[in-house]
Amino acid sequence: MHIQESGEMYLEAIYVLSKKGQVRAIDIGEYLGYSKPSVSRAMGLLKNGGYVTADENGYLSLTEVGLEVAEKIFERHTLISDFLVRLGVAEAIAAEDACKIEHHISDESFEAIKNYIKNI
Amino acid sequence: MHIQESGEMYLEAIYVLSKKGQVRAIDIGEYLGYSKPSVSRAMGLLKNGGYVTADENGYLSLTEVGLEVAEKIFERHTLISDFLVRLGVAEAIAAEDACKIEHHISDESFEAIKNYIKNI
DNA sequence: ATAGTCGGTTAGCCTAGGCTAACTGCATTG
DNA sequence: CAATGCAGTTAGCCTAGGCTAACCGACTAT
Repeated sequence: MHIQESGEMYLEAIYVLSKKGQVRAIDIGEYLGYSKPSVSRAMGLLKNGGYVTADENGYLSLTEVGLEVAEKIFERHTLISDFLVRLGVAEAIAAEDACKIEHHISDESFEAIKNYIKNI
Repeated sequence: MHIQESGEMYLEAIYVLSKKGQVRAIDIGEYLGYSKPSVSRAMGLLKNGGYVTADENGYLSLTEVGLEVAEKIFERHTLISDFLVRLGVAEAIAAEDACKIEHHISDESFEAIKNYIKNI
């Protein structure tokens, strides 16, 4: 199973929400603005793909692989967002753009931006 | 009709190919790596939306609105690509990334990058 | 104990946007 | 003049990924 853009979003959401406590499917729906069934199906696919597990109470966790993906995307998100802010873009817009770009940028370009920021 | 990401790609393709002569649907398919029916349907939608016209021989042209969109996307493409190259990314990868990012970046972020490049 | 609420799932719909197969119409060519 | 080839279209399939409606099972509160 190859992870798609929407899968990355869900994993990132779980990752972010996990920092503040236990995560249920409904929390993800709320966070991303998606309906319950959409989240339910996505979780099914992600569990199936070995990215997510749920305990007997429905609390969700990332597997090692899932965590890897989530961290990668999250790092992209924060770095791209910071980068745009540094170029003068408003926080909210930078975050919004980062949210889309994070799924499309290559490792090479990401590393290049990372490097650029480091050398300022 | 609100133009989607794929619509932007088609318009950009017509724009680019127009510089080298007349453009037929089949040329677009070749250029983008899409099948004839995919292009045919897309052209139908774009004609319908007032972005594209075709003459009696099937040669395609952008309308004023279509040209506007195409120019905007093309400018994004070249600038983002150049920008990534400037950061040390290989040409081919920069072009590939630009191709995806160009459809997702906001005007604000784009202007910020444009500005950044100008002031080097 | 019965009723409501809440979280999750199932079924099924819709759009975007690819695809192949097959048809049409024109134009060239043996 | 028939056959071939090419461009475009039509019909219909498929996946991704949203959605609503409706149902289930567990807790809670009257």
